[in-house]
Amino acid sequence: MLDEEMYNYKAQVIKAMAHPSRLKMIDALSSGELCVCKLQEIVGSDMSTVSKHLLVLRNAGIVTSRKEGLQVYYKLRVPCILGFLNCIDEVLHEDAKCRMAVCKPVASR
Amino acid sequence: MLDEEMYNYKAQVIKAMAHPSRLKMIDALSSGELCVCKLQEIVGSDMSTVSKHLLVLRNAGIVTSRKEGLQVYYKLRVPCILGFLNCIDEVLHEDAKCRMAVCKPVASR
DNA sequence: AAAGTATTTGGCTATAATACCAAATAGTAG
DNA sequence: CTACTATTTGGTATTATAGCCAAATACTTT
Repeated sequence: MLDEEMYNYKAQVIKAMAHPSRLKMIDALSSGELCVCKLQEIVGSDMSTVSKHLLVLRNAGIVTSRKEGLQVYYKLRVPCILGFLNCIDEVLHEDAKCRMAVCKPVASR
Repeated sequence: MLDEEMYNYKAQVIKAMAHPSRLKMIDALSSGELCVCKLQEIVGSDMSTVSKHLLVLRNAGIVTSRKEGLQVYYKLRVPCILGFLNCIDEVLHEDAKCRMAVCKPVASR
């Protein structure tokens, strides 16, 4: 795989995670598979919106789905994603320390 | 911190990484700090574009910068980011296996 | 077959991200 | 102070993303 291409793929996977609702779903899925209806309950948006978020995650290779009767169940395909989220915690934590020392806040966009 | 708010912050940090050029810069910075001019050389876009990408990374708390003479040096603030990238490799790897078994490709957007 | 439920898809609008150019800023050297 | 270099900022056109509604699909139950 070309280097250039690899960065594009990786960015695509990461971008798929880069949304509060999708993160919330990933978190929820960390303890096992869930149906779309349950995920909707968790994130609280319109069903169609939730479905589109799930499509993004699936296209990125982060989740897989299976149908059972009327319901569709999604689950994480690559568990290491979760370890990553801990790292993000560390970024936020570093930032909290830094804010106390009067540095640049994370939200200063 | 509110749960809602936390997911927003995390998504912001992740979104900051979700771009091929920014990933490339993070990778380059894994072995130590670099000046903007060097980073531009690596990603190959316009200097102003590179500068704006670096601003995104800085605002997200992923890098810090220091000025030395005319040049500005950037470095990673939270090294665990790198471990995460290995996980993304795993996503791609899973996907490669899956493609051989005729599943959904990662790039099918 | 008809009605009902869970999910996906299409279409639209609003908002945000990206990339480039030109101009501004900050520091250095003559 | 002037010219020069590295970097940032402002402006703008283009493209991508998000969320909502309505309609379509897929299954189940009656």
